[in-house]
Amino acid sequence: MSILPFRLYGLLDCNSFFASCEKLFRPDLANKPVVVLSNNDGVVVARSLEAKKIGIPMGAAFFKIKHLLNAGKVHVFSSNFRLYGDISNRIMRLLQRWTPDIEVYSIDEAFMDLTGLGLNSERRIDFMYDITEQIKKWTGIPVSIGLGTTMTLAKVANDAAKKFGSCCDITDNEVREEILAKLPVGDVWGVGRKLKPKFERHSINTAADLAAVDPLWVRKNFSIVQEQLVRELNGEHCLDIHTAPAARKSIQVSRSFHDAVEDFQTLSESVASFAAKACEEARQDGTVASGVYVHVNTSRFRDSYYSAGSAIGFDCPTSHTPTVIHKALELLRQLFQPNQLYKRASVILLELRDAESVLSQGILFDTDTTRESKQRSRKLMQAVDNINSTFGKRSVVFGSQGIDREANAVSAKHYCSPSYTSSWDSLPVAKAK
DNA sequence: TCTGGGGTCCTAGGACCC
DNA sequence: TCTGGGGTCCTAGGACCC
Repeated sequence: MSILPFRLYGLLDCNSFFASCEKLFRPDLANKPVVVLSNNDGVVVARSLEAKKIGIPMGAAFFKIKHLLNAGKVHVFSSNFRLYGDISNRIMRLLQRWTPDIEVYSIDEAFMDLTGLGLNSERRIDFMYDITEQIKKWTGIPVSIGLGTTMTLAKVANDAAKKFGSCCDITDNEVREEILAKLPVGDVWGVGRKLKPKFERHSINTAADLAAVDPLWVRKNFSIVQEQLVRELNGEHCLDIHTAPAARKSIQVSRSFHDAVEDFQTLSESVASFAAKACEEARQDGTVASGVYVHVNTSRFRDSYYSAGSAIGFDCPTSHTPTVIHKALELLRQLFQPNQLYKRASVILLELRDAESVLSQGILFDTDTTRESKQRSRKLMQAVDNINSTFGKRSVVFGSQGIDREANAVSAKHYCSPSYTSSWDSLPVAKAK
């Protein structure tokens, strides 16, 4: 039995992030209810504090709250991921002023490993307030910080911080137990909608109940993941932050269609476009895929639900758009059933690997002709990427993607804010009188 | 009428081999 | 002929996260 070293983790989380971003350039909306909708103006994905207070639930279908918009009771935005990504990058860069050991966990969250900073309890408080105040001052985004001796406990602390202010330190055992006793088991990081009732059947209703069970019993009846969760809640360190972002293993591009699609031609243009976008991302990452998976489905909310997907491998790993489109459409032809109203399609590039190492392995076996043709393909893709990054998305497309200039014709985005921070045409204008 | 998008990890079960 | 254990690899499905 080894004595585990004392560790300290922090979790920074931006409050109502997407809604806060939208408020940044709209001072008139301060203290007003604001919600942000999902990609297709489908459901609510972010709510300002004021929107939460008037009872708009997370994930609410837009059509159910549209009356509030019409009555002027809430301000609605379509999602503007370029803006959110840009603001997120600024915040994450700033955070590294306090510690380089951060893991950007999501667009609005970052873990910090503070073990080496040797912060006593007084300095921990100063540390948290310093960060929240400075980030608010420099970016305008309100953030919360939680501190704990494991990542899971930092997450718990952050949850408490949001409820009781902006900062919370549960390093102290007594504080930790008090907070855990108040936290419903379903709100613990790693307990989702299926595990919650399963725990509750065993009278595990709070985080404190969960912390009190035998980890080995949990492993036997649940899995190793939940065993680690129990240990982490007790301050036993199982999870570590990853300061370098892990390479993606797959790239998924999928969309719901605003109006259902029935004909093969339209559906195939979408699938080709999704494949092209996925390939572009892979090339940006410097990766190649070993195969592609295509999925289509009709509306879940109708009786005749049809859902089908299939995968196919490539002869050699690639991110070459025409090759991937060709394979993806081959799959789509197998999956497509006439007289169905398709609501959604997705394309996933599978088993991504580093392009350079695949290239150096393959080159040994290539003939001169295949080597030349591969080089030509790469140059073509580079040219396509350059044109599209210089002149805007879809400046050049492949024939199978369709020539419809509005790639979003099938999706709705009626309430989008300008790209204030990423487009010269959309720079906010300030006037002095 | 209108219901998001993009990821990861673990497990169970089957195929196959020795 | 039948029987058995143990290992690996793959896939589908299920769970979670934001």
